[in-house]
Amino acid sequence: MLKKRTTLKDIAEKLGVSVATVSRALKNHPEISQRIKDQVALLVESMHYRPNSFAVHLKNQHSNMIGVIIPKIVHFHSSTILSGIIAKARELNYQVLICETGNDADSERVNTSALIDTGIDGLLVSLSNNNFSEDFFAELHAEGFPMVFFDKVPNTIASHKVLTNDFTGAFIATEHLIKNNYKRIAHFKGQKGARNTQPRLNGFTAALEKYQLPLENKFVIECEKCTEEEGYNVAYSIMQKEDRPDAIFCVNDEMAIGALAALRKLNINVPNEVGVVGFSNLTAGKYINPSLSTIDQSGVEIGHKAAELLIKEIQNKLKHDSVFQQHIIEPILVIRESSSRKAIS
Amino acid sequence: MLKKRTTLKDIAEKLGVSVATVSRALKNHPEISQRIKDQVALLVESMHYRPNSFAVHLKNQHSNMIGVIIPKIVHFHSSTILSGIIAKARELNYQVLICETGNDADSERVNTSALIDTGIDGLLVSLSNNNFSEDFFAELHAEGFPMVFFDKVPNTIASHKVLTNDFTGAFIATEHLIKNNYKRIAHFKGQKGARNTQPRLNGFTAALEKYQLPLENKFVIECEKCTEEEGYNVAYSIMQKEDRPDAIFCVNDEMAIGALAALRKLNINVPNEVGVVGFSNLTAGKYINPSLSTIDQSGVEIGHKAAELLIKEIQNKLKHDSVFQQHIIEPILVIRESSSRKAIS
DNA sequence: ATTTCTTACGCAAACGTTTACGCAAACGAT
DNA sequence: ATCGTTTGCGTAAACGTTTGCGTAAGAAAT
Repeated sequence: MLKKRTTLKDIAEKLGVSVATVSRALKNHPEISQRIKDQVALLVESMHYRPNSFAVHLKNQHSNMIGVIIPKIVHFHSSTILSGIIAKARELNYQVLICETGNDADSERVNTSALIDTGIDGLLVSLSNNNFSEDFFAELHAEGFPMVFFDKVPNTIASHKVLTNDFTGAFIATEHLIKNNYKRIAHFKGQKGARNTQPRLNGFTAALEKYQLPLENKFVIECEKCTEEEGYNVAYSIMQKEDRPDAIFCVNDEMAIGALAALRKLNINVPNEVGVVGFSNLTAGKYINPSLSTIDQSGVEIGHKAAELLIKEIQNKLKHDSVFQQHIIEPILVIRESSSRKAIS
Repeated sequence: MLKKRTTLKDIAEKLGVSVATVSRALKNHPEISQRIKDQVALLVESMHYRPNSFAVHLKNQHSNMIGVIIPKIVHFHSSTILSGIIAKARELNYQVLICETGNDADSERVNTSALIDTGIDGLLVSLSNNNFSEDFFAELHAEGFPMVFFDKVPNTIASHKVLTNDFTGAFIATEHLIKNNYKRIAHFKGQKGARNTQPRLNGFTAALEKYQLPLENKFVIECEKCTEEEGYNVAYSIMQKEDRPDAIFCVNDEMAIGALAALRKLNINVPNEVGVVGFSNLTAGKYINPSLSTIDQSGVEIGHKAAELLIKEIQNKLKHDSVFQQHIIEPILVIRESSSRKAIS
């Protein structure tokens, strides 16, 4: 049987003082004598007193817990962010409640409500790809509930946000290909609805523009599911055309990995004939052959920043209506074999 | 500003009845008239009443929250388990608090204490590889605190446990190699301290025994860090010896992937000359070339079972001292290219 | 000796629920 | 008219803290 926890009352009775005195002694209140403080300290130790957090929270009207809404945790990037969130939260003495929504708007709503019912002080949200729930979150946000969006952030809500700079990520990836003397670069573009499709496309075209390469429409291929399989198929098909590209910048690593498989199948040498760069630094990219150049998003940093921002907002609610912060984490280029053709220069 | 939440008192005042009546109306208590129940229901809706969980928990002495202690979430297997835990917990109306310990015993203790202080009803624990904290958890368990160990479980504590059958996993992996006519099978064994080293070794030897193949000591190689790099090095060295194996069963996928790289470097054909099987089904294994045969542990199932068991234990504490359940999840063989040599038969 | 100040503590309300118990009103039975 | 039942609701204590206010005892000032 679980013996019941000792309370302030237990200590007070043992010491022949009031509960209030014990409470104050614990907080090192100036109006309590050192003698009592010492005695309390001793009993706290020997009786293993731990404050009952529900009572404390009920009294103080906050819980030191924050919630996280995330579409899918079984992704390298997601779990890295989570890890960052948890670490920073612990550091600031907060606990983290996590809900996985599986890209389902209903689940987002239900889970968020459940989370709020348990009494979290604030919410960290990464949206699903559809935007059926943006209104829901917008309303919550408008009510003044402390929240920070991260990674997959809404366009329509003015709020704190932490995200990677998809534009520069795509830009440096493309620029890297250009500097390695690839000239006919294709882009396997993301899904229509996905939140990072457009900025990555923009970064891609901006890089072409900067180096005065033409943007060819047939080389920008809109994809449906952005899976490895689709990457394979798309690459397999485009590479058999007469007028084929000499490099591919993919919206994600899955497609890039699929593309590499297709190129292998077609006996096209990577990186000498064709270069490939992905996005998001999947673990697999390091292991495949040739290893995959990609863009790393530093999920840990996103997690840290997001948690830090949220907790700051919680701790001085005053500034909720003030300026919203946007933290843009700059991604970095990870150069591996798939794009390392010698530059001519 | 966050408007304060409506309480039972607010509703009671508006209705001119007592708080107790409102509380009972909400619980559909038989001694409350239908008229009041209806009125309460209406106000609950219009005033957006949500019970204050701290008050409820303070009163009821439980929180419907469980904690998870896990060494590292940024692993495919770990995050899959987490996902399973969270899903099952939500289904059973529990929230999940997660702490990551980074294989550090101190962190295990500190985080566990913090978790318990926040008032969780029970704990799901995956241990770090060292066993410096087993005593700590043993004590907690002895006090009757509801807990279930999963994945990395202690040897010295009699308790509920959910884990994969490492023995049969290793056995079927080895058997698969044998049936594909590999005869001189090496095993890249896990670290000395790691919890699954021994059972996997046992499964390996048992398979050899069953098919009456000799167990050669020089083919069982104890590894230090079990990284991709070490897999590469170990394979590179053993494969240049006169008396080399014709297959490798690795304690994990990282090493297997490293081994594949070494074999490629040495121009040894996989699977025709040498077969390779890993363990734990990393995502990368599907993408590399040749793709890696491996053992899949179904993390989701582990998570489901662990959460289910814990919550069952929480809900009828009576049976804490009764028989402890061990759920052994049977892993499955994932056959890919790295081991698919035609059987001679 | 009386007043004023400090020091050190207790009392009690409050946070929002839940629940054992009490009790008035209405009703039927005698 | 009296008594017992039922129906329907209120009172109050309890969960473990925190905190504004009050106050007794002693010290210091007059």
